[in-house]
Amino acid sequence: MNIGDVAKATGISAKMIRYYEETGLIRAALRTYSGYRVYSENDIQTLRFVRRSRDLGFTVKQIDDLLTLWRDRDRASADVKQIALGHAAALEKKMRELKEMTETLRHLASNCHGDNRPDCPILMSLGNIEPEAPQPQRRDRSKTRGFERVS
Amino acid sequence: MNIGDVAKATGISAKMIRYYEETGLIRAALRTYSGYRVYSENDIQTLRFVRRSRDLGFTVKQIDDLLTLWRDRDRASADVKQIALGHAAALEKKMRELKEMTETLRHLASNCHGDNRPDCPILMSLGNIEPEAPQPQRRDRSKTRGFERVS
DNA sequence: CTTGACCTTCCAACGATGGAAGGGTTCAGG
DNA sequence: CCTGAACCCTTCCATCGTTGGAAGGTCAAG
Repeated sequence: MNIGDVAKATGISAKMIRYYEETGLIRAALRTYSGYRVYSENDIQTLRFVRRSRDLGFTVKQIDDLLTLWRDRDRASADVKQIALGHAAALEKKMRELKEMTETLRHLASNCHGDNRPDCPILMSLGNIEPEAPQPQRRDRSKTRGFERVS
Repeated sequence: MNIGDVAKATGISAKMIRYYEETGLIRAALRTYSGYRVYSENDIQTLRFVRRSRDLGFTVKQIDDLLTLWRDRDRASADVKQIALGHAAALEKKMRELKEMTETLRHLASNCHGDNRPDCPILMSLGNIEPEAPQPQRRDRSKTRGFERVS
C-alpha cells in the first residue's frame, strides 16, 4: 500500500504521515527499491489510532507515549501497567471535567431558555460584565486594538 | 487587583492574560490612571474558566465561543440554547471517545499485567511490529534522521 | 532612591499543518 | 515500446496558534 492509499484510508494527509515518521511518532515505513513507502494493514491501524487521538485533542507527544505503550511489550510489564493506568486515570479526570462543563452548558441551556430574565446563576457568576465601561484612558492607548477576530 | 496577583490566582501568566485581552478572548481590563490593569473577582472567575478549558484541550477559539455564550444574554435565547446544546453534544461525543480510549488502556493494563506473554489482543492488533526490518535502502537515504525526540 | 511590578513592542520558538518546486516512478493506453 | 497522467520522493518555506523572552521605559511602595 502506498502512502496515498493510506492517506485515503486513514484521513491523514500524506504530508502528515511523512511528518509523523520523521518525528518518530510512527516507525519508518519500509520502502520499495525506488524509495516508495509501503504500508501494511497494521500501519493503517496505528495511523487510525493516531487520527482518533488527534481528533480527541491529544498532542502528538501524548500519542507517542500511548503508542510506546503498545509497542514496548519488551519492557517490564509492571511499568507498562503503571503507565497505562496513569494515563487512564488522567483521561478519566479529563472526562470528569468535561462532564462538568457539559453539565454547566446544559444548565445554561435549560435555565436561560425562553425568557430573557437574567436569573441564570451561571450568567450571574460569570457574566455580570458591564458592556463598555468608560476606561480612564490616561495616556495614548489607541494602538493596534482593532484586532482581526476570525470568529 | 493587578495582573500579577491575577496570574498567581489563576495560574495563567501575565503574558497570556494580556494576550487573551489583545485577541478579544477576555474583555479589556479597566486601567488605573497610570495604565495598570485592574481586575475584579469576576475576571478571575472567567480566567479560571479559561484555564480549565485550556487544560481540557479546548482551543482559544472554542473557549471564546463558550464565553460568548454566557456573556451574550442579550442574544436570542433560542440561539444560545441551540449553541449550548450543540456544544454539550460535542463534548459528550468527545467524552464517549475518551471513555473508549480509557477502556482500551485499562484493558491493556490488565491483560498484560505480570507476565510477558504477547497474548494481549491490543498488542496483537496494534503492536506486531518488527523491530528493525532491514530496509532495502536503495538510494542514499542517510539524511538528517537523528531527530531530537524530547520525549 | 531603589527595587519590584507594570507597561508596550518586537522577536523567537514550538507544534502542527499545508504548499510549491524540482525531480523520479508506475502503469495504462496508444 | 513510448509517453503522459498520476503517483511518489525530498527540501524548503509559510502559516497559525500559543507561549515565552528581552529591551526600554513608567510606576508604586518601602
